[in-house]
Amino acid sequence: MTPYIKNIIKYGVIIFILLSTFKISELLLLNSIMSLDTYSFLIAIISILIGIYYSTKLSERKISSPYLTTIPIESNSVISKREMEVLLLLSKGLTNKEISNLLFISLNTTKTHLSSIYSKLGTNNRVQTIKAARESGIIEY
Amino acid sequence: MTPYIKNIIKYGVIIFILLSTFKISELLLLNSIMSLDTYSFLIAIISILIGIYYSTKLSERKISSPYLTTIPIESNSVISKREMEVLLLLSKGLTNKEISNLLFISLNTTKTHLSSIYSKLGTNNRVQTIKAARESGIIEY
DNA sequence: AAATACATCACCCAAAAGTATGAATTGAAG
DNA sequence: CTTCAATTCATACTTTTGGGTGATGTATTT
Repeated sequence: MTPYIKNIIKYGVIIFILLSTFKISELLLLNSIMSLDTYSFLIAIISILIGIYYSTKLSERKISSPYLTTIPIESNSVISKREMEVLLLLSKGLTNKEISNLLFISLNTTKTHLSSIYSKLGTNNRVQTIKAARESGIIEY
Repeated sequence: MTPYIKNIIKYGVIIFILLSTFKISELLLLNSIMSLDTYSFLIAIISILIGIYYSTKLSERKISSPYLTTIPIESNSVISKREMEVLLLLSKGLTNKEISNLLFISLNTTKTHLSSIYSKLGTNNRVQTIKAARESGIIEY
């Protein structure tokens, strides 16, 4: 099954569940099984969760931007945006765990990015990497 | 007025407005001026906005972190001759084993020197150490 | 529709780095 | 001669890092 079809089904199911929830709540409300307060509360909670979900989805790119403002990334750079963020934090002397926490990714992901950076710069430890990145102008001194 | 008081007032006003909106809507609903659908829609929209607002607030907080500040170092730190040699090789990106081989000392000795350097510069890993040493003029860039 | 790059995460394993403690030797300074 | 800092090394332990493989979801491009 293609990802496109998958998405349609996925969102279809989500919307169906949401609408069902709302309608069931409405029924319960109209039959006085549920109070208006409970009904409002339910809708509010669900809506807040939706708001949080979508804004985090949308702001995923924004979160990382501050680290990138200091140094403009060349479009033809072999280092990807995310890798550049990791690289910059690396050069500050942070541990992998600290980098992970700052970027809100798992330790494993940080390691994956680092491995990728290492292979791209032809290095095999962090100090060498920072040195190479500086000498090739990828990051500032 | 202190920012603390300001915040209390700010959030108080916001909560008041929100509660008022909800209660007015409820009144309009109960007097059949507003349909249940409109009522639900209103609550949903407001809640989604709240969700978006708070999640962006939270993601802003992620960005500003204490890790990005420069590391303060003691000015009265005295690096011995041998420690300096280790430090210089360290800054070239060599591993402890490589440093040990170059200086004809054991791995343990290199580690000891490094521990000493770390405590003198107030650091706890090699990248931080190189950074601190450069910023305090102990070694060149 | 398929290929590609990117970002994310997991698991495993091995090597390296870092921490703590103790100790022997040596050379310079008081 | 004693004291002290510097250098050397060891042992033991924990944490961090690095390497390799594979998987998933998403977005973009062809």
